[in-house]
Amino acid sequence: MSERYVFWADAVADEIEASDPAEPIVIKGGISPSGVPHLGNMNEVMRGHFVAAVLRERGHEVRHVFTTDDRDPLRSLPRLLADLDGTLVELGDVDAGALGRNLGRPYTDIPDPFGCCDSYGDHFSNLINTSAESLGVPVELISTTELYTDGTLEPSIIKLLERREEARNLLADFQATVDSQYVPFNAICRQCGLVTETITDVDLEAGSVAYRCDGITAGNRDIEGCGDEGEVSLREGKLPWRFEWPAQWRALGVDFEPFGKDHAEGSWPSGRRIAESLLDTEPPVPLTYEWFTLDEEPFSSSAGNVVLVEEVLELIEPEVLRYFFAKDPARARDFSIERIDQLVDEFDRFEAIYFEEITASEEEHARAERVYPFLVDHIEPNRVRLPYTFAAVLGMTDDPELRKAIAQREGHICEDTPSSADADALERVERARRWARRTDNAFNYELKRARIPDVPIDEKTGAALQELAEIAASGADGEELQAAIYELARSHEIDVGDFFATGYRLFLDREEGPKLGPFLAHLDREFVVRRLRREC
RNA sequence: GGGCCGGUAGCUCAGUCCGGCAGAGCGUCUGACUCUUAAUCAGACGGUCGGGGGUUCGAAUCCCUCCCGGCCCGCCA
Repeated sequence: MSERYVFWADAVADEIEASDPAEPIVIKGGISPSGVPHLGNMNEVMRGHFVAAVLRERGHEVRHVFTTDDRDPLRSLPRLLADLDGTLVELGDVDAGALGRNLGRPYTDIPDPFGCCDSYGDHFSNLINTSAESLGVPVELISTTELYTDGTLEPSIIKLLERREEARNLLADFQATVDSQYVPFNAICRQCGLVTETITDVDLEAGSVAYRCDGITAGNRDIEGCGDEGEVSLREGKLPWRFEWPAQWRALGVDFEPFGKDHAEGSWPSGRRIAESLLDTEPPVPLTYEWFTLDEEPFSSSAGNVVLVEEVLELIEPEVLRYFFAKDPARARDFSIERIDQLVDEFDRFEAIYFEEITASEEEHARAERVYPFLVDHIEPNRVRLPYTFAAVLGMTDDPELRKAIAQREGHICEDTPSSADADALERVERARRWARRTDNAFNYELKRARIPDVPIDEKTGAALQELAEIAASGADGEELQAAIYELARSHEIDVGDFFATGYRLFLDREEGPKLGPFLAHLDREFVVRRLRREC
C-alpha cells in the first residue's frame, strides 16, 4: 500500500541481493582526476555510500572502492585548479607551460603543478579522497594506473586482445567509427610518453604490442606524436575507456556501480556486453543518476562554475549536504548556494519529523524514519537547530555571548539545554554568516559607520529622531528603544513601517534588518546618538 | 533523426515502483497578539500533476501518443 516508503537505496540493495553477490559486496565509483573534484562529482561517492550503508545494515560485508582513473591522458588544461587545502587557484598561478607540454600523457606521468604530490594524478586523487572524507564517507581509493602496473588488469587485457576480432565487432555495434584496424589497447610511447592508439602488432606470447606514435586527439586539438615505432608490455599501456570499465569490474569483482546519465546510453550498454560476452564476468547492478546544476548553471571547471565540498561545508553541516544526496537520484536538481537556506530548512523539518516534534503526513514520516539515520553519525534527540536565516541575523554580532543571549531571548536555546548542544547550534551562526557574506544577500548587514547614508528625512521624522537620540543618550536598553520607536512614530504621526525603514537606512542603508531597538542597543551609545542626530 | 531519463502550487520538494479525496515547507494575502522588522500565531489564496487519448468503478501513478528539457548515438570520461 501507499504508506510504505521505499528509499531508493533500499530498492538498489534489493537488486544487488537478488544478483547473489559474493561477500564482501563490492561497490565502486570512479572519476578521472582531471582537475578540481567539485560537488557534482560527489554523486559518484554518495550514491554508492547510501547503498553501502543499507547493505551493511542488512548484515553484509561491504567494500566501497573508488577508482581514480589516473592513466587517462590529460586532454585539456583546466582553468581552475586547487591546492591540497582545497583553495581554488587559477591556471595562470601555476606553471601552465609545463602542464601544456604534458597534454596527451597519463595523469600519473605528469608532475604535480603544486609540487606536493608524486604526480598530477596523485594530487587530484588526494583531493577526491579529502572531499569524500569530509562528507564522512571513507572510500578505498584505487589507482587505475596501479591496476595496470601491478598486473591486476593484465588477465583482462590478454582476454580482450585474444578476442580482439570479437571486441572490434562488438564495439562496432555501438560506435560507428570502429574500423578494421581497431585494437582495444593503447600504448604509452616509450619516447615521448603520449598515449597512442595506433597498435601495429600484438604478440601475446611475448606479452607485448607494437605501436606507432601517431599522436592523439585531445579535446579539439591534435597533439602530434613523435613517430616512434616500438614495443611495450601489456602493463605499459591502457585500455580504451569502454573496455577499461568492464575490465575494472572483473578485476575488482564489482557488484554495484552508480554512474552519471552520460554513461547510461553510451558506455554502460557496451560495457555490460563486453563484460558478459568477452570477459565472462557478471556486470554490476547499475544506477544512473541525473546531474545537478549549481545555481542554475552546469558544473564546469573550464567555465569556473564549480564549488568544492569543503566550500559547501563552510556554509552547511555535513548532514544537510548528505540529505541533498539522499534525494531521488533520477531527478535533476539545482544546488543553489543563493538559496541554501531552503535546503537547510527542508533538512531541519525532515529531522523534526523524524523526532516527531512536528506533525506530518504518514508518507513524510515513513521517509524520515527510514532515511534520517543514514544522514547523521549519532542520533541525537537533544540537538538544537537555529533556523538558518535567524542564524544569519545573529551573525551581525561577533560576540559569542551576545549571540547566545539573543538566541535564548528568542526561545531557540533554553537555559537547560546542554552547553554542548548550544555550541553545536551556534556553529551554524558562523556558517550562515559566511553564506550571507558570500552571496551578499539581505542578511549581509553592514553597519555604515564611516559615512551617513543619503536618507531623505522630513520635518516630522527629524523631530522624532531627535527625541529618539535623547532616549538613546539616556541609556535606554534594547526593548525600551524598540518601544520608543513605536511611540515616537505614533506621536509624530509617522507611519510605523516608514519610521523603521528610516532607522534601518540610517545605520545599514537597507529598508529592513534585525530587530531595531536591541540592534541599536548593541552599538556604542555615542555613535548611535550622533547618527540619530545625523551629525556623523 | 533514433534511444534513455526527467516535467507535480510562484519557489524548493514529497507522493509514481504497488491505481483509492492533489500534499508539505517557503513565499504571497488577510487577521490576531492593546510593539510587523529572522517576529510569532491563526486563516486564506494558490494546481489542466507538461498536452491529448486509452485501460479501470476509480489514474499524478498503468498503456499509447505528442510537446518541452537534459543526456547518449564522434573522441573522451
